[in-house]
Amino acid sequence: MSGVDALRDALGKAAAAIGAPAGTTPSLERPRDPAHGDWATNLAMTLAKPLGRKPREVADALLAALDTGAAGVAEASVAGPGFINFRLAAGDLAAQLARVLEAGPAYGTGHGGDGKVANVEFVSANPTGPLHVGHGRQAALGDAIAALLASQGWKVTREFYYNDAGVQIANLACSVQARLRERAGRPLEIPEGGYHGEYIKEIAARYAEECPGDPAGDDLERVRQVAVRELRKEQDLDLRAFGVKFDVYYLESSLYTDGRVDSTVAALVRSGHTFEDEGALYLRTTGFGDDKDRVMRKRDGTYTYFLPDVAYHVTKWERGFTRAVNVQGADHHGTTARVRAGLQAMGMGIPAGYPEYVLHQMVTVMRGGEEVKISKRAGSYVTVRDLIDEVGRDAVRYFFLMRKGDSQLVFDVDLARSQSEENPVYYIQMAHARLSGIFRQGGIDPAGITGAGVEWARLDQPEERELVKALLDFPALVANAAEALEPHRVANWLLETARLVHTWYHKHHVLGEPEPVMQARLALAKAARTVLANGLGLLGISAPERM
RNA sequence: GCGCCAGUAGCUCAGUUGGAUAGAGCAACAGCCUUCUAAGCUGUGGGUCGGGGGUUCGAUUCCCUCCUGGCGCGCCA
Repeated sequence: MSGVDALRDALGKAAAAIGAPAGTTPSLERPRDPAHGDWATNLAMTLAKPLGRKPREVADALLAALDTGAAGVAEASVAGPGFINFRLAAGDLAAQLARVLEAGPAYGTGHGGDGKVANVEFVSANPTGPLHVGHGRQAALGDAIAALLASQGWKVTREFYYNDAGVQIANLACSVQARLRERAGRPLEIPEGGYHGEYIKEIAARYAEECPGDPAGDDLERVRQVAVRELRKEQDLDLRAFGVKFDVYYLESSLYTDGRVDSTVAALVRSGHTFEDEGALYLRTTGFGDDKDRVMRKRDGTYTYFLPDVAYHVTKWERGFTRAVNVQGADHHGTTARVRAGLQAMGMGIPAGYPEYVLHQMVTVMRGGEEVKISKRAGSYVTVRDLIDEVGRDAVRYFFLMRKGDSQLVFDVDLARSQSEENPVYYIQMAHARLSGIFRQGGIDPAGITGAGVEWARLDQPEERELVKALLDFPALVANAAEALEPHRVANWLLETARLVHTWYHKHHVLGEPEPVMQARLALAKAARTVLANGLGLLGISAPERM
């Protein structure tokens, strides 16, 4: 047992000794203000009521009963309304860095997932155009959430769902056909709801090249196939440029061809939760928390998108995913209730909260103090590719992850591309590069720094204590971020820790110090470098050796 | 009208799941380059946590209500 666990254990015994109810588990937290010590507990305040005594009185009693030796506490005091603050001996605190050095890349991983399988679905763009910035936010979020879950022991599948059936694809095919006819010398007539971007012309050119026998695109089905194929290829290139890899691409069209749509309808009808009205088939989703009943099959006999959505999520359950996380724009939030309702109506024993949704607010792109709304190729929106080309993959990832999904995101292109301390991703990577520079400069192989024989008590400077504590917080932070599905917590932690690194680096030297000090600081430098790299890795951002 | 999200320093945002005197970065101001990257560091000022009620030892956090902004409310996806 080490550090916090020993302290918690000793506190529990002290609580029992003064008559606390059985099962009392002391909570320990890091005080905001370092002057308050390394750890603090509100145990006395929570025990005040059951014991019928004043909080500070309880705190004094707890301290008297506490085996400070077993708890590894150098100093303890009662403060404020009844907090008990603890300070650990510098050596005891820093010695825990050995865990970082031992674990290396695995530092920060946990076991909450216990090998269970999870599915994270994100991006899921229709193959009707290049990816836009909203998809970019989803890509960054989804990939980081998948990494967070994986770090906690989940077996994660990253999945992309292509809506390659339905009205929008028909509009795409017609739009390309219109451009082909234009090429053939006829007047341009882009259909209602069609696509106007430059990329439609490129696809038309491609088709004309590939199918010289059909210059006007009269074979609409073939036009559709080529268009979908080209756009999927293009989106894949965008994702590759962003460094996102999917394990599964699931095609909506396959739900029709393998009969899953029909079998889902049949199952829902059999469940008794459907009814017909004016020729349309409804599912009574209001019975499962939705605010109105939903059409499954339209009067014209085709299905609404709602039905394949349900059929698709049934496959997730049947494929064994005990957990499914969907990352989507908040403009789709209306779908969450009905998809869940549809799954409940299936009566398959799927949990009511399945799937989980992570919804994110809109992204606006700013350049030179003005909002950027269009790209040349896509016409009506800014593409992910535009951003990646302009500011680089790492900056795009970080900027999409530094705000929680619930907040609207302003992407400041000027800031993202600046190579200065104002740019948070640069600042963090710089911290990693500087630590790497120490080893490079000293001709020291970091692999040789194992923590063995280090005199940890040498790390007694205030800046060192703060940095050590931040590094020790990392595993709990990652676990919490994974639990909450909130990667921005990692992004913020990285920025704060980078600041501590810069402060320490500036104030204290490593190379050229007396041997025991240098060894201890090298161990700290390596530990900090490791944890920064691990954190950046979770967000899909590189940790450069030099800038 | 209904639902979801947001409202915290001049600006952009955190706030460890209810804790102590509410934080960071920009911006402003004042400093710091013989030593591992000045692509950096140190310090100062700055607040009705949208308003008002409630819950309790204690609320930025939970509940109610109102105000403002965004997004939804389709036999589109």
